[in-house]
Amino acid sequence: MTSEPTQNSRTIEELDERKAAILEAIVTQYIGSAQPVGSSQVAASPSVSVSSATIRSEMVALERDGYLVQPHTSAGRIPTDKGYRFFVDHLATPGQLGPQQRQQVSSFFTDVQGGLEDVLERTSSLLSDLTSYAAVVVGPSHEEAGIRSVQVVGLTAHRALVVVVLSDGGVENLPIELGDDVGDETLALASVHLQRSLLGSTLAALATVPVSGERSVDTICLTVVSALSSAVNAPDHEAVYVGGPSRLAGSFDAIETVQGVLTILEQQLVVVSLLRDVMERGLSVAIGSEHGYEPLASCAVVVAPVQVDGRHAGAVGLLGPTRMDYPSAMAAADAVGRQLSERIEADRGALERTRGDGSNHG
Amino acid sequence: MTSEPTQNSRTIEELDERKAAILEAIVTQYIGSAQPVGSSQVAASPSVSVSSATIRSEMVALERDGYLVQPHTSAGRIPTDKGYRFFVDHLATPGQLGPQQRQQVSSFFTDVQGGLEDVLERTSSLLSDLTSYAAVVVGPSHEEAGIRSVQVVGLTAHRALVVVVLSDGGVENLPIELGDDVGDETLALASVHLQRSLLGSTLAALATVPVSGERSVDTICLTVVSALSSAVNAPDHEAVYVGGPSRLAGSFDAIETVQGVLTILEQQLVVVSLLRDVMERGLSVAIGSEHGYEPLASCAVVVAPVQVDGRHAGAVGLLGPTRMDYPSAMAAADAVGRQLSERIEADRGALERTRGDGSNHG
DNA sequence: TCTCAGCACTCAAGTCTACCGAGTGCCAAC
DNA sequence: GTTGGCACTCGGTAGACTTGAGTGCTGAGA
Repeated sequence: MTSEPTQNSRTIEELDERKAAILEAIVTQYIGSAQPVGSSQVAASPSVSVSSATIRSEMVALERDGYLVQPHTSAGRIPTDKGYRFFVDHLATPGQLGPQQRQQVSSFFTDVQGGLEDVLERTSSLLSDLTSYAAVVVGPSHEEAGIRSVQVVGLTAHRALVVVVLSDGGVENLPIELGDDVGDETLALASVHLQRSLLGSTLAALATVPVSGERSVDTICLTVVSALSSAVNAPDHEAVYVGGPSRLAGSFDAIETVQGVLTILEQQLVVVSLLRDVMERGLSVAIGSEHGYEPLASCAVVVAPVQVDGRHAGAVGLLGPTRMDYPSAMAAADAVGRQLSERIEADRGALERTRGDGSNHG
Repeated sequence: MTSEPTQNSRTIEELDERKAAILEAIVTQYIGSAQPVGSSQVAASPSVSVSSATIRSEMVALERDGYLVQPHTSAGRIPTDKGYRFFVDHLATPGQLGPQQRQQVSSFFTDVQGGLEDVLERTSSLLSDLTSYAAVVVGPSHEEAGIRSVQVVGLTAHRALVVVVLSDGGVENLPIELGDDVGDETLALASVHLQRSLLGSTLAALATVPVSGERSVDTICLTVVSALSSAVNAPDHEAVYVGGPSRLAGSFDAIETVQGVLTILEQQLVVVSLLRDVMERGLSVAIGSEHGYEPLASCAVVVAPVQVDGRHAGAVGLLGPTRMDYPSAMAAADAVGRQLSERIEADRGALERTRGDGSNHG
């Protein structure tokens, strides 16, 4: 009834219209109540207009085909991962943010201040607040951003800090060991030399630093370049911001599940690859065991890309139970990902228009 | 039997020797088993050599005085916050790290690399791994650290990033809005001017920046200084690193408790003030409701200071159930806090010896 | 052939009972 | 003051019973 003819023609490939309507009613009600849904509850749904007996026989077929399970005889049905998948792919209406949510997002992005890291951190909180699920934000890998500034600042006689400012507003800082006792003047010279050589190149493709003539300066430059490239290639280089992990405690009733999921979230590397895996498979939702991480078998992940100039520049994600509210979650992730993309893109775009690649700087 | 005479003379002020021994046995066993402890179990303890009947009558007194409670008749006793407090103050033996733990700590601090933020982050994981409790690390407030470098890097025509490197290895970066379209040359001039003026002063007491003569430079300097001071005075300025929050899930059986504690940990400001409150009262342990945070009523907090040159420079803490293993937790927090202090102190000490306050730089 | 009301059946969850056992408080004896 | 003995309390477990939600099946009607 509620489905348009065009949608029917798509869904009919796998399930006939009535089965799809029944599945939709079950998923929707189960998401809302967390209780197994019985045939009479489905019959009460306005989108289904057959008797509960007919629904029961359809449910038997849906269970046989793997869309539903019964926790036990004399209980209602629960969707399987496959059931959720069909719901997400064919049945869920696109989902819109409510007006006050939209307001919340837009005022967030107009008000938020601070460096890129701060913005990403707060974005994860925003996304979690919007949806009541745990949120994950993976920032743009700085490899693609242009280098705006390089500076070597002495900390002790043998240690210095390399500070690199990138065109996307990110800041990388990493300490280096200096072989000899190096004076501030030499460090300043090295900073200037590095700045001149590396400005405008990216961390991923560092320009070669020409020989300066001064031996101690060249030593420092070599150290800096190798430190930078190894830091960029380190596996845990990409920063992950987790928002609202406490929401997980409300999403599951088994405390072991909560602990398992929290443990996963502590491993930044795993989170990054999870999101990347999902996106590389062209999905925006991974349900239950669709991603290969067993501790997350009772979780669903909703991902939205962050894109800058059409290129992948990170992701925002939501982590909740498989019975999560997919339409809302997808809408929220989508909106936030889009706005975050715009925010980063606007900065970079303005940069490239007004400052070029920075090669006229020195 | 196991208590030395000197300890007895201290404990006798509140509880006689036998009561203290009984309380100690109950606390120790309850920490281990999480089950109410009965009189016969206490009688089995080697440090108590009276019959269970005698122990029972002592337990009645201990309960009357508020050291113990009984969950219900016909159950054993559980320590109250007051009971834990007496245990911590008078009974707990100082506690030593095991040899492999000590090894773990020292190899961590010799191996750890990265900027200050990275070190603090990883320290929180270390502390959590050592103890199986959630750990908290509050870094040195950068207010006291000397400024090693100030730089203004243009991002777009109207936005720039101020990057300040501090003598303790910390890096502050915050974006500023530029009123007019400012060229890179002006920003470079402003950087030099700021650097010359602010080097060696602290974020808390920013030196005044003299007028440079160039109007646009002065405008930028004013913006930078006001942005810096407002950022430093912002309430959420101090960074908190939480390690092993998933351990909380194993520490409590009620999922609501876990959620409440996790929610607290998400509020950096609350965590900072909690640790500060505890330390300002001269405590290293706050048990149950001793700190005023209701959601943490079933938690105990163990704190150890991070001190640089005898001054407070942050804290490390552990958060666990009130029935946590206080001796181990205190030993771990103490050791890690001490080593972290040394680490930061060594850097700064070397700095002050070899580079002075930096005023000869420019 | 599809639909559906009716019906017998299943089974989780709640209630009631009985029982066990850990642990207590009390008391009389030492 | 200490202790063994003893009656008592009460949470937890197990079993019997009831309830009710929900099912699968079947036969009649469209």
